[in-house]
Amino acid sequence: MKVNLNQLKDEFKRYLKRRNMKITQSRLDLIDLLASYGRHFEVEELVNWVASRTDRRVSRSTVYRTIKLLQEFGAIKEVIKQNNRTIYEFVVGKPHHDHLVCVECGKIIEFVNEDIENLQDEVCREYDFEPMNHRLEIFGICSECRKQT
Amino acid sequence: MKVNLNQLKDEFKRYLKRRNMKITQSRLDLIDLLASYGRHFEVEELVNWVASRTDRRVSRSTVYRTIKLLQEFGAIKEVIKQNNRTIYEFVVGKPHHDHLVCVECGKIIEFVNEDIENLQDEVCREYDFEPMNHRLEIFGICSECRKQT
DNA sequence: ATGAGTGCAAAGTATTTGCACGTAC
DNA sequence: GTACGTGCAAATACTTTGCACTCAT
Repeated sequence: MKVNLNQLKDEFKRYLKRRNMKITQSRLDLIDLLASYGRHFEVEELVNWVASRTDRRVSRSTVYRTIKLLQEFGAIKEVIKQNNRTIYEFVVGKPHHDHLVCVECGKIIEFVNEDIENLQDEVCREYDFEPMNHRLEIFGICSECRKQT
Repeated sequence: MKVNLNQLKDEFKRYLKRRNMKITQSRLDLIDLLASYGRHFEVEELVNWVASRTDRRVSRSTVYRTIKLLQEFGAIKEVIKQNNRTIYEFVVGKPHHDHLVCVECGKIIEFVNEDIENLQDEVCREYDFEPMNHRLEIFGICSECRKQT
């Protein structure tokens, strides 16, 4: 699934306008960089990668602030919370999915299951609960790791 | 569902023996206290509660260390990871369940859904992934909070 | 021109760890 | 008696924040 980056950035600009926030180079850079990163990431990783990729310096603070902003905008999500690490994902143009996480090698496998989604909605209706987002993490051991006992 | 505390503590003692660990007063106290606490908890909360409940002092370090141990033993689980908070639950004698978390008031609603569990197992088989545990958190707004708009 | 954004260093949180002492075995 | 457990304070890791300066509007 290919994302139209320009369209995305336009939406982001409109989003910023609506909130009376400024369209800054750092914010646009980060959305570009995230779109091209194409993997799950942690903040530290992103800070370093951004430093290596661009001449422009983007401080750790700005990365944290922009990550929060992009989460509200809906472009990225916290997908895994393991120990004290938080792993994010750029979700634009991807259908909703959940994750299998290998506790041995750290591999992350994405899966889509409509039935699970539907059942969740059903549960929410039952409790008159309005869902905003959810996170399903299945921790276990992947096939490769099981082989090399 | 009533837990047989003595049986649980015996199992825990055997578990410790097997791992060549010592059966200490702090460890037994904590399992007692957790069993009687009966709510979701955070570490800080537990530390304070333990201090108010017993004459015996149990240090924050020991609480952290014992929580980790009891997780391995299987008596408690990290059920919610939100922002930088970790919420635990004493799970002995409770069937597996997942959680709805109100982002407005913090209320936690537990639900059991066998179908979701089965579908998860199916997904794992499909990816030849051996699940050890999982966590499904649905964040949203509860009915009370929606009423008082 | 004005106020929001940024970078930096400092402050917060949550959790872990080194070490001297205590206790289970 | 020996080794593991505990308490304390310090260290670590992650994230947020105050402030002076910069930049978008």
